Parts: sequence; C-alpha cells; structure tokens
Amino acid sequence: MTKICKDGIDRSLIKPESEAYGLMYTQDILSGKWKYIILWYLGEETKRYSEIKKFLMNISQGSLTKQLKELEEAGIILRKVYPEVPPKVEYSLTNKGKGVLPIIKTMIDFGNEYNEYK
Amino acid sequence: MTKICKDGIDRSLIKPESEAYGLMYTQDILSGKWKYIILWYLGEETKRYSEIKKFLMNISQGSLTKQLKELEEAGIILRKVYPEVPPKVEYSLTNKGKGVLPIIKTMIDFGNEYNEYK
DNA sequence: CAGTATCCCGAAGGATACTG
DNA sequence: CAGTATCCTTCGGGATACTG
Repeated sequence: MTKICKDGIDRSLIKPESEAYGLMYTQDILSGKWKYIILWYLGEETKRYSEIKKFLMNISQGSLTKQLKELEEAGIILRKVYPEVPPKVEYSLTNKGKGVLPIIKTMIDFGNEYNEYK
Repeated sequence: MTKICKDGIDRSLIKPESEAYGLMYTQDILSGKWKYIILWYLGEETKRYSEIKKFLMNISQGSLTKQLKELEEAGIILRKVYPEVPPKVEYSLTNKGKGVLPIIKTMIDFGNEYNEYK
C-alpha cells in the first residue's frame, strides 16, 4: 500500500480534483485530538502559547507543541516569536486557517442540534 | 481526568450548550479513519456492505464492521438486514446522518481549494 | 455475503524532567 | 515563557482465520 499522507489512506487511484480527495486531504491535515478546538479557540484572535495551554487544560506540553507545529507546517496557523526574555510566542490563523472556520461552524451547528444533552 | 467520551477530552467544565461542547461532540462521534468517507459514499443512496468494502479497498473487514457499528450506535446510519441466504445488509443515512453532509461538503470545499495538487 | 474472533503493531498522546 | 527530550501506555486499525 502506498501511503501518500500520514493518515495512511491510499489516494493513488483517486483523482486530486475529486470530492473524495478533497475530503481526505482535509481530514488528513486536521487529524489529531486537539486541532479543531485549537483552531476554534484561535478564531479571529491571536493567542499566546500559554493562553492556549490554559484553555485546553488537559493537554500535555508535548502534544500542544506538536499539534501547533503540524498546523504551522500545513499553513493553517502563523507562529510569531517575539525576541524577549521571557519569550513570547503568538499564534494566529492564516488565510488558509480562516478557511477551516466554516467547517468548524457546521460541526458546531450539528453538535448543538444533535448532542444528547439538548 | 474525567473521560466522558471516547476521545478522552474532558468536557466536565464546559457547558453542553456551548460552541466548544458541540464541536467536541461532533468530533467525537465522527472520529476514526474511515467515517467521513463512508458517510460521503453513502450520500443519499443506500449501499450494501460489500459495496462499501469494495469502494474503500484498503479497509480491513474488522475495521469496516467496527466503524459501521459505531455509526449505527451514534444514530448516524441505519442498518437493514434482509433475511436471505446469502445475507444482504444495507446501510443508509438517518436524518441525523444527513445532518453531517453539510460538514462533509465544507470539508470538500476546503480541501479542493487548498490541496497542493490544484 | 457479512460478519466474528484473535493477535499484533505503530503511532498518538500523556507524564515527567530539563532548558535558553 | 515556551519550549525540548525521554520514556511509557493506550488504542485504533491491519492481517489472518473462521462461521452462519
């Protein structure tokens, strides 16, 4: 099996312009336990590393750093380092990152309509 | 840490009606490597187990059965068994399942706009 | 045909300690 | 403050064999 992405799904027989390909591409770059919530939290505002960490509470240092790095490498978020002591790092959505907000919105709408506690 | 769902995210401090809660609920019930593609493939049409299996090619028997069972338990798909020999089982989207199609559509739109092969 | 039942493995993520 | 490094555990998913 030819893995062409980290989700291990073989797309070799699927045309890049097909719907299934786009779907799998999206699922691939947004995979991981925390990415959607991170992106939702970033929303329109820039946030510091420590703010994200505090908001997510249960995430470990290593995981947060890894998820942020993956999002950065995918061109979803921008990492801005301020050369200060102590260091200050801010994260914000790129234009591509803002493109995932509609996805998140539809997920929220669905979740709020169908979760069992409503 | 109190796990209240299989993704392990602790929602105990988040109100059920909040956006973050809805988002996590959705992420939770749609987690897994194949669920989005399965639901996209089902679309508006009923499909047989063997059709889904053939379409996904690389999926294992065990995984397909498991993903379908989870989707059924979440009320996303309907499983209809025809008492024949050999057996025939058809899967289709419930109303709730049709509610995830808008999510999939936005994911497709995003993926087709931003994947590197366009 | 549409599953079940096992076994197995890799990768994701957590915990902890350390650092510029 | 914002990481890095290391070790460890969990678990989703694959492979294989078997069945009503």
